[in-house]
Amino acid sequence: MERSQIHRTSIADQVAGILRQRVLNGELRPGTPLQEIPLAEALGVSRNTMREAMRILSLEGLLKRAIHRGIAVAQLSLQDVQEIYHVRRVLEISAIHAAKSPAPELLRELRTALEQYEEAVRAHNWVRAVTHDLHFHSLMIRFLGNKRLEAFYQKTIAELRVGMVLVDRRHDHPGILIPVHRKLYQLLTAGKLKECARVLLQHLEDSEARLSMVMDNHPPAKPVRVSATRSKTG
Amino acid sequence: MERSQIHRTSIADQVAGILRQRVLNGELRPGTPLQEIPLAEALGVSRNTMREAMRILSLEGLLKRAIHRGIAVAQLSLQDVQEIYHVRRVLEISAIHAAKSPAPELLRELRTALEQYEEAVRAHNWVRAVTHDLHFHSLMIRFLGNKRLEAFYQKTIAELRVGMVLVDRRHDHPGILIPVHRKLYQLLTAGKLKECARVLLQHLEDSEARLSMVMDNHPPAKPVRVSATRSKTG
DNA sequence: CGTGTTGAAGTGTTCAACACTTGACAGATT
DNA sequence: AATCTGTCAAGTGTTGAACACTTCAACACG
Repeated sequence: MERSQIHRTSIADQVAGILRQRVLNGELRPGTPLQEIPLAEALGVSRNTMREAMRILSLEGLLKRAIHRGIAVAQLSLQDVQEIYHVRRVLEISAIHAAKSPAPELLRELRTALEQYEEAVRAHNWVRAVTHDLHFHSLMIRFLGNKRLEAFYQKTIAELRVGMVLVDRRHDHPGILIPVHRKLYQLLTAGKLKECARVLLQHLEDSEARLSMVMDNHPPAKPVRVSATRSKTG
Repeated sequence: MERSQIHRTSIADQVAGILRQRVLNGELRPGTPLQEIPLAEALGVSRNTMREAMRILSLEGLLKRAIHRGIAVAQLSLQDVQEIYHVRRVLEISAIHAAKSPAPELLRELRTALEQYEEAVRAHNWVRAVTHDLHFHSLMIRFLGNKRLEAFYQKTIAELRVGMVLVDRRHDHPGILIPVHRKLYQLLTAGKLKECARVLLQHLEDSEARLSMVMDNHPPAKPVRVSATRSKTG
């Protein structure tokens, strides 16, 4: 094992990080049951440590735990999507209104995120595009200058992303969002906050509608049920 | 509460609940270090279970964990208070604006909370008063009809409450808040949301100022670290 | 007087075991 | 044949003990 870096984080936290990454990347898809012992062995940690990691992620909302029935990757319902976009509206609009005299560095970061987003879209890399799209919005939240609100927003966005990996694969035109984001950025730098908020609101509503529609066409794979599978060698 | 539902919660969750209660009641005061083994034995659970419970509470923000240094009840800084009141402003104001056609039952609950609050104030029971005060505000959040926002608000309020138990003891006139709360209720039922939001904003700012002031006079005790004995100087 | 050393205390992690739930199957029952 | 019921394996919940690692403070040493 490489110890070049000083590990100031516990193993449980690191394991949680690894699993979080896998869930957000879509490597572990919604509904996937996670068993403690196999996963612990796969990552070379003890069962207790794995349990701690899973506890972290289930408190974050990325995993759902049913007592004595196991843990599975969370699945978004349409109602969840509604709630999450509601959260986004409340926080992002507040953030825009708080951007009266934005920090120049933050604006630079926003511009960078915007460019990376556009680049990913041009490359038809939808996963990367989603990443930078959400990063753009996360940066806006920083206008609030409030760690708690930022953390909550991140957590909420992470839940949303779990749901989005389901529909990524060949979502037709994510490119249509480029003008909107660019406009948001322009209005922000111009200090036209009211109009910016208006555009943002419309953007969020469109985005929610699009996701809801796609989710309606892709009904959730399987119920949360985790059952023992007896593999027959066919 | 009804006991009709059977023990469907794990022991770790129950232990977390017990500790949460103790922290919120002020039984465990901010800065108090919590040791795993003694606490586990005191509650009759294993160390691992206690660790899971503590993990839950530290993710909720009620406990602070420093790796290899132990866990202690969280201590609010003035900046924390600022942040928390910022959160409250954002969420509560949003909630008021969402109360265009409030559910009658919710209004009833608000009225009940208001009355219990006033009663506690008249009885000079500050702890109970804080409880019902915060309950009143929590009920307002329900106008949003969003479980995630409610949960986040609850978590944030809990943090605030940890800080408030420090200053309770003889804070003399919490009674001055009665008219404000009553006014909020009246404006809500009358549908005068704009004015209600205005009054609420003022109320929150007053409340924050008062708490900040009191905290300035009651500097927090030393953090987790046990003060060294530096008895003799040359 | 500063600096390493030592040791105790406490957390982080692992391991092995047992209790309890759940879900599914086989046999009994109708 | 369909349904009920007892049994059983798998998996989670919980426990207890053990060991590794970090921190802190007292102590020995130059």
